Amino acid sequence: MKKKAETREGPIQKGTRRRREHEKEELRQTILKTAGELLLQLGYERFSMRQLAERIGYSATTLYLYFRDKDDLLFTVVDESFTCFKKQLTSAATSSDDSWERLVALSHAYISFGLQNPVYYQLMFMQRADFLTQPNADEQPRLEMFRILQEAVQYAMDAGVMQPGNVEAYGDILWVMAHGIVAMAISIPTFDRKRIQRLTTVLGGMIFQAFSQQ
Amino acid sequence: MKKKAETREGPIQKGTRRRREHEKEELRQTILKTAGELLLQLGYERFSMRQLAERIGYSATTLYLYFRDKDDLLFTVVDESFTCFKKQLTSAATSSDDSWERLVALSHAYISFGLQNPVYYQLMFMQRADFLTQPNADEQPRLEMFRILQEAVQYAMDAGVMQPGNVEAYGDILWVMAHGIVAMAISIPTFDRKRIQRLTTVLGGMIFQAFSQQ
Amino acid sequence: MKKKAETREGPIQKGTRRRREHEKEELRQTILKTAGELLLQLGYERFSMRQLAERIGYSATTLYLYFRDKDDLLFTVVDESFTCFKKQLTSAATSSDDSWERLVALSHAYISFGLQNPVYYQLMFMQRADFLTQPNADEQPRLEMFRILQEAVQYAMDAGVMQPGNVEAYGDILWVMAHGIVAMAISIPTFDRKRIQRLTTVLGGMIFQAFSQQ
Amino acid sequence: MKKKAETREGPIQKGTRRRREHEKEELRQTILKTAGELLLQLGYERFSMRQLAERIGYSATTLYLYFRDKDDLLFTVVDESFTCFKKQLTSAATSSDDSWERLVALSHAYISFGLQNPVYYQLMFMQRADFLTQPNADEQPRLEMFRILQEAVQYAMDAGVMQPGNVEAYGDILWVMAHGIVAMAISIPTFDRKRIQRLTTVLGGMIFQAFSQQ
DNA sequence: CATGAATGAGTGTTCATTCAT
DNA sequence: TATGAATGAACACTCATTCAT
Repeated sequence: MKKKAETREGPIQKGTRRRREHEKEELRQTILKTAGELLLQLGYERFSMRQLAERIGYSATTLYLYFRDKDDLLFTVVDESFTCFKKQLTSAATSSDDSWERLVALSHAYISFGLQNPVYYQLMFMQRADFLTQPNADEQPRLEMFRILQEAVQYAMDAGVMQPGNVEAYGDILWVMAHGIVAMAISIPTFDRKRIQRLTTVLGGMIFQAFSQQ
Repeated sequence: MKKKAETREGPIQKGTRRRREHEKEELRQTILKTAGELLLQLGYERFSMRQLAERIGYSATTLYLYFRDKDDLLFTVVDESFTCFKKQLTSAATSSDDSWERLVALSHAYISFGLQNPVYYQLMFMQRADFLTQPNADEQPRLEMFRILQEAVQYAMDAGVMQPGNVEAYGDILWVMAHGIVAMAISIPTFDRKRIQRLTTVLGGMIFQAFSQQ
Repeated sequence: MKKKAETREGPIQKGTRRRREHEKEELRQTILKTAGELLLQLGYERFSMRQLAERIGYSATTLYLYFRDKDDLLFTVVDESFTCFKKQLTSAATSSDDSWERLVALSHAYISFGLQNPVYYQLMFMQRADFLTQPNADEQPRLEMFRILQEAVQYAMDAGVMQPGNVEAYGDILWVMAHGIVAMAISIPTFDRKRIQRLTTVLGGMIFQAFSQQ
Repeated sequence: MKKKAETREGPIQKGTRRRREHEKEELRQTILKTAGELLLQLGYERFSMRQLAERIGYSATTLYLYFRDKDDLLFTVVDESFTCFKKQLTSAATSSDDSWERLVALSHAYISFGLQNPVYYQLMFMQRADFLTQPNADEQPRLEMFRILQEAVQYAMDAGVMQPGNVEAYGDILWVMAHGIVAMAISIPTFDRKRIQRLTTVLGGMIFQAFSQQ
């Protein structure tokens, strides 16, 4: 019924294969996207393969054609989050030539990502922090991306805006602060936006003074 | 002190009862302790009542003689942790009359507790942060204890060591930093003691400067 | 402390024993009464020994000093219900010298009991109908009590109000109808009082005609 | 009739699929049938999914591939019973043009069903009477089917065989009697076939007289 | 008389995963 | 490629009951 008249096989097969790969990739993306939605709705602890399968309208078995197991799928989700996170940080890190503004933008980008994607942030840095040390698709340990912070610090030191010193430690400080803010916003119910706003305002001034101290 | 042999019957029955209560309390503590171990080994998500029961060598049913349900048990674990945590913070908060040293001691106590009890700290502030808003045995919201930080800040301001300003914001800053450090130490494998040491050293200096700024 | 000065032991012991037996009987009655309440609240299926024990403020073990097991307790509850039921039927059966009125009173008493004590009625005749064939405290099969019906029928026949015939069958008919009404009132949600009222009115007339047929 | 060999591939796949569906339906029926047996043996209250699974030789999980949960399974049992019951009643209601015979046939069918399927009857009208108000597959409240009774009554009235009157009340009377007989046959051990036979014979005469009274 | 401690058996249900097709 | 069928293992929790004291 569906057999079209085909004479030359070569190119058509190629096309077919390409189409198939395309479709395959498409479904893979659908799975990932839906997994993300489900994670948002149910949270990490309630997220289940069966529900995911049901939601995309495929059998549960099919998921295992695209991902080795649940962890593999989650890892990929986390990986995409990291890609997105890194992109936002990179973008912020190049948003200004002024080194201080760059640091501010970076911090802001970090915290914004966390506040806007608490579920993913939790997955990335809290619930599945074990993924952090596994190399991602590019065979790069994911933590490598935090060199961005250090580079911004270095840039500020080079510009004389920040007093020279231990670059790594300064990077860590920024990181710790940003993580602390996000983590508390996620966990502590009373830590609302207003409180964070107040905190960051004061903190920004402090850091500015501390960093620019000559 | 306890006046033995008041009447003929008294001591024996009393002793027996006391011993029983002691044994009961002992088993209760064993459960809690073992729960801590199991949480450490399996992580919060895999922790189960059955495994806990098996590990202490009692039937699963027995656990329910000591705790209403799983949440009750976990709540108790968290509650005890909070009691301990509060004690350590309070102790640190009164360790010195010098307001700066007091702040340092407080921060140090906070971070130390987190580093030494990562499992409990996680439970308290990350995995079961929902317990935070439930009143504890003293009917006090648990977050109340962080007034200690604010009081230390206020003390420093009163002493003129810290420039006057928003007490709550400053308290939050200390809290966020401490939490950030602990949370990262827990989650990020590469965040080892040496790195934390380096970080806190630099951070301490920074804060000192920032706070004492006139 | 509590030892009163007692010289003559005999009579006092007797008194003590009697008092003890009295207390024992009292607790037994408390258990039964509370069991009844609990049954009313939870229904037969959810009724549990533990909850009963907790409600009367005694340990679960204590229940087993008064009743062999759960079935024994329930049997006793049912037995009391039967006693009560029988009393009401007997009372109705002797309420009038007019044989027709007697039958009406009997039917009414039966149905009233069922509608007012649905939980017990269910237990007696539906959920634990297996108790029916076990002899009660008087070693009488419980079903014996339904001779009351037959006697009323016989009485009506003797009086010439009812045409002579199979006494047992007529008794059964009354019984079946009463049971049918109660059972449906209990089970069928739409079978409300109004509907029963309408039904019994028509039915009463029919039976009267059928019975008094010359 | 079903046109074999439409194309080369079709029949094989179709056949396979059909066979599978057949097997699936078969297992489903096995589950339902075995559930009935188990209900018979253990009674409704002791009936458990696990035992059912074991009895059919499948894992407990498998049951949940065929039924959402325990209630869904039981509901299906009840639903099928209702379908069967309704069919038998409908069949009886159309078995004769004579209105009296029709009523007799209906009553007989009702009682026969109850006596032959006590387990299902109990489930339908006693233990899970809560299902009665839930719409079945046809979205019809199940109690709707008892219009059959009323229609037969109406038919008899129209034919002048029965004196005109409250159709609903007369329908209810028939229903209550039939239910009373079945319920007692189920619950009361001494209520055997012979006794029911005797009862119905007398009752039939009575009703005939009562109904046909002019 | 009464109890505190304890338990084995059981419940319904969900999960990630696999195997044959 | 996709799936339908199936499963073992686990979960939290409740029950009636017993034993030593």
